[in-house]
Amino acid sequence: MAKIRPGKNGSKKDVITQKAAVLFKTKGYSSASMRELAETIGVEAPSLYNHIGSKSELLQIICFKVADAFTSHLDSTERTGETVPEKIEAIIRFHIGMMLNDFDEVYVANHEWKHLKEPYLSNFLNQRRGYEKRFVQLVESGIEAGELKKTDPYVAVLTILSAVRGLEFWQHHKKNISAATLEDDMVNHLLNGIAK
Amino acid sequence: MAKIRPGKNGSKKDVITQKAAVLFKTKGYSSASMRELAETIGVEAPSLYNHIGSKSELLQIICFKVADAFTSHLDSTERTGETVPEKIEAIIRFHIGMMLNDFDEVYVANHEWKHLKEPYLSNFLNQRRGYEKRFVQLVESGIEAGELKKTDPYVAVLTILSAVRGLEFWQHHKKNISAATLEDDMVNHLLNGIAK
DNA sequence: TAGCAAAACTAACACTTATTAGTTTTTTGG
DNA sequence: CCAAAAAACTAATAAGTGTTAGTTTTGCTA
Repeated sequence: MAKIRPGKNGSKKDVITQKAAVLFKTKGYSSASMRELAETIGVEAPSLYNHIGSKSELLQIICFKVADAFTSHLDSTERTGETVPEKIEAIIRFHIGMMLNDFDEVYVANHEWKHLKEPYLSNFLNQRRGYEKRFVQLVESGIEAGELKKTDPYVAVLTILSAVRGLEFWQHHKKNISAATLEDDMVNHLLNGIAK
Repeated sequence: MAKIRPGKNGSKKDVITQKAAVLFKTKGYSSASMRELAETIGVEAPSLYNHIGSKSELLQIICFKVADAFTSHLDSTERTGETVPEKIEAIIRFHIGMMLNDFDEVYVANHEWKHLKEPYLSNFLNQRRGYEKRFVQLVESGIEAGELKKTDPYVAVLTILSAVRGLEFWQHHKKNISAATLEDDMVNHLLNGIAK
């Protein structure tokens, strides 16, 4: 009866995907059922299959949308003439922005990717490893140029990526901290530390 | 036929719980089946119920074992006469140590807690919120004492906890980075930054 | 307004799930 | 070595899973 109404910008498939992201985030991919997803849309489960191929396709779309966004941002950052610390700052700010604006998708990509099916699982992991590797190379070049302290570049990248990824549990503190404060203080912490 | 053999230190229930942690980590709580858990132990699924109450009890045990370990470490850290930066360093090192030594359990506690049933879910979240709150207070006192830079204490705690939590994906780089390097560099990064 | 395509519906299938009941085997202790 | 307790087994249940088939309704366009 109820018809899937496409948002002003987006097909019906996009609407389903977005609702799926919220549901996968809340319940986890495995615990989220197609019947439940259909219910949040106001439709019976089999009707979804007029628009999508399978449940796991929804996960693929979400994960690769996020992965592609980060990859293409890194592409353009690498091409700027900024110093390494400036580039790192830009990357951190982009991660934080993604976390704040596309929280559902980013959360799902970070937490539910293991339920991707082959060959998507391998593709996703390769893409992520490639991203990390390029980030490590960026840090290495900054150390060589004397713009960064001598430290293990892997650990530095690990620390930065982990810190921004953890923003998911900032959602609970939204009332206490503004997005601007969060972004500035975290950038500062990760670049300059907190010890006096 | 095959009997559950208790490890030298631990009941049969402990053996099951430990294997469950590995399985929950690998497949996720919802995707992990009792049949599969039983198989890794070498027994039929219903036999497990001679030792445990339910699948979700296993998750409870794992999550609260981890939560209690962190809480009680914070208890003792608060009572030392160290400076605030020293206390923070101790906390970071404890987190890293837990990640390296009890990886399976910590991973599950961090990723699968949402599948806890009430009232355990609320208890767990309350315990975690309490931990964060006490950590924030510690940072606040360090700022007041002039031992830390003036920064938002929530953001600082968020950054530190997120960074150490992300150590889960260091497992893939084990060959490249020693545990000692990792620990020292991360502590240094989080306290002093990487920018020159 | 007739007809066609899109998209909804109901019914069903083939599986998997955690868990219980009832029974048999194994281990333990006197 | 025998009895009691512990722990394994098989069989079964009730609920829930993603998905397909077949049919009916809806909505656009000619």
